Amino acid sequence: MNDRKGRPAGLRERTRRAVQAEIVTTAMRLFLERGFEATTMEQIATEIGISRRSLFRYFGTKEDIVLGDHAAHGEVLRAALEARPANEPPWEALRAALRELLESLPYSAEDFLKITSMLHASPSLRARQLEKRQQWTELLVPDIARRLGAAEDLMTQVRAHALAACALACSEVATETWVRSGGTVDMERAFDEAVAAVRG
Amino acid sequence: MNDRKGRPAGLRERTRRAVQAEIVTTAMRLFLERGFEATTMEQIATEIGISRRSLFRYFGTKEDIVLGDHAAHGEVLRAALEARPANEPPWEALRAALRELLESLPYSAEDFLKITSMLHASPSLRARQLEKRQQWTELLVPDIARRLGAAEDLMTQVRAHALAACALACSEVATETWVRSGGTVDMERAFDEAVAAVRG
DNA sequence: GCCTAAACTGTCACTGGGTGCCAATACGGT
DNA sequence: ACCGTATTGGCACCCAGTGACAGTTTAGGC
Repeated sequence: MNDRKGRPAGLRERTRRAVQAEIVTTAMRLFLERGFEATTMEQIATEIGISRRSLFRYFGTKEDIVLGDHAAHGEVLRAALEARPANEPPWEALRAALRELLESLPYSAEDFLKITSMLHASPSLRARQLEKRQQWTELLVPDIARRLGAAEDLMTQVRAHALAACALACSEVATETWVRSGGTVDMERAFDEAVAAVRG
Repeated sequence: MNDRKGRPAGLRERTRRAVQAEIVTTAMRLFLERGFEATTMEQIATEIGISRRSLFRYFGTKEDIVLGDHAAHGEVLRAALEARPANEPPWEALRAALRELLESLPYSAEDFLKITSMLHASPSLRARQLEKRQQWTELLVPDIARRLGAAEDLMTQVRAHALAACALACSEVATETWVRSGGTVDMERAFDEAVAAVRG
């Protein structure tokens, strides 16, 4: 067990990261060029110069090459939410956290548009994405429950779940609108509009 | 074109329905016995006495055997929503429509529990289900937009989308809670609690 | 009742994602 | 330099899904 914390942590780990990054870069290029379904794992592997088998060792599924970061993004969102003042009401905190997540994304508006379009074009990809997003909900529940009050009641859990799920739903609606408009509408404004409509 | 409405409408159609029903029954039994992933299309086909290829002609994907009714249920929901008084506010109408959908389902509480558990156990199945549910949102948007007022503004679309998505999210939270409790908690009460939390 | 077009069926061959296994090799720490 | 351990590639395999073809059944006009 190598416990030297923080350090490069070995060449092995570093090369692994490097290969992982190259896979994502290359695969994304191919996906955007030819489409997700039309690109085979074989082609990606050949392009990089590794075997198909090894490629599957880096990414268990084809979808994970695209959605691999999603889990990490969920963590960012959770951290951002927890960093918010404890007495801030749920909707405010969620809005702020979502904003932070959006700002943390390394994509340009152009890339983001292309990727999202691809997500909508491939059913399997879209399905997996929705599944990952569902998992985000679970991540946020503990913090929201804390904001809702003391009792660890079952109904508090329900309330927290609902708030998390609806915030993500509103975020998705805003993103979707932004994408469909080709990036012209103000995403944040769309989000606020969505929330306002839901809250009545 | 045979337009004798309501009638048996030909032997062909009748046998097709019968086979379809038998597939669902048999497949569901196997799924619940051995699990979704562990059951192959080959096994289902053999059990019924048809070829694998024909099975795929009835259901394009394995998931469709389980989720085939989902599209139809979306239609039921849309119809129920449109049948509500035009001046009824969105949340009320959505609640009533969801209630009608639930009552229209032919499953016993016991079956419903088993099926939902299976949905959670298989990632691919869950992913597809979320995708279908997403499509429900689109179905509901036109009616909700009409309830929201005259303007066919882009922001009205956003509001309608948000309302539909959040209502379905709350419904899911309520169902999920009900399932996790083993069917003991009152689903409708959970739904109301979820909505109340979201609306603040 | 018969005949023809359309629909349905099974068989076969094929693609592509994903996995288990094994032998060869490259690496890290001592 | 050496030894244990990851990592790799290659192979064989499973399973979902699709296209093509030929044989069979059905609907519906005559």
